[in-house]
Amino acid sequence: MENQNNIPELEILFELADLFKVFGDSTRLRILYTLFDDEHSVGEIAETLGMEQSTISHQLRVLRTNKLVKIRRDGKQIYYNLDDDHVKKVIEMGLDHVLE
Amino acid sequence: MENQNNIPELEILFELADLFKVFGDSTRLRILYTLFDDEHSVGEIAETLGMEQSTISHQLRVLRTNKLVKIRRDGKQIYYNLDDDHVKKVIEMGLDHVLE
DNA sequence: TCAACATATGAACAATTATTCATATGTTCA
DNA sequence: TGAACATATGAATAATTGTTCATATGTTGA
Repeated sequence: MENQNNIPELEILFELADLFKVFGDSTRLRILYTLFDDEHSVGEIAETLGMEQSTISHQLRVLRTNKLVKIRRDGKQIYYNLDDDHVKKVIEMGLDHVLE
Repeated sequence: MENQNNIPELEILFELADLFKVFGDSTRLRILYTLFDDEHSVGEIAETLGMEQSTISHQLRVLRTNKLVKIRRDGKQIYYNLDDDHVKKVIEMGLDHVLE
C-alpha cells in the first residue's frame, strides 16, 4: 500500500469506507461466513440463518455489487460463492481483533 | 481462527459487525489515516480534515470506545494515537481490495 | 404453454447514525 | 481566582439503511 507520504486520495477512502460498511452488518457477515466452506443457494442460506428469502436476496445483491460474492446458476437455483480469498482475509483479520 | 466446523458464535459475529461498522465511515477512516504516521491533537485533526472540532471529537470517542485509538494528555491538549498495529492491518487489507 | 418453484425487486417503515449548534468540563498561566 | 484555550457532551436534525410485504421475473418440466 501507500507509504505515509502518499496519502490515499479522498476518493479512495470513501470507497474503502463503503467496503467496510458492507462488512459492518451482521446479516451480511453471517451470509459470508456461511459461504466460507462451500457455495449455497439463496434458499439454503435463508433457511440456515432462519431469515426471510427476501432479506437474504437483498443482502446478497449488496455483497455481489461490492464483488464480495459471485454466482453460479444451476437450473432454478442460484449458487453464491465468495468472490476471492480477500474476503476471508478481511474477516479473519477482524476476528483477530475481536477475539484478542 | 476457527475452522469451518467451529463457526463463531452469533454473538461474535455481532461484535465483528460492530467493529467493521466503525471502519465503515469515511470521517473515521480519515482520522485513522491521519494517525498512521504520528499522534495528533483533536484540533490538529479537525484542521487537517477541515471539519468541526465537535465532529472530530464525537468520532474520536467512537474510535476510542472501540479500542482503535488511545490518548495521551499533554496540558490542554489530548493527543490521539492508533491503539495497535491491528488497526493499520485491517485498513491495509481493505485497501488491497479496493485498489486491486 | 402453463403450473410450480427459486430468486429478485420496489415501496414503505422503523431504526440507526453522522453532523451541527450550543454549552459544559477541564487545564494552564498570569 | 479568572480569563483563555482545548476538548467533550447533549439535543436536534437529516440522511442512510435493514427488514418486511407484495409482487415481478425467470426457469423447469409436463
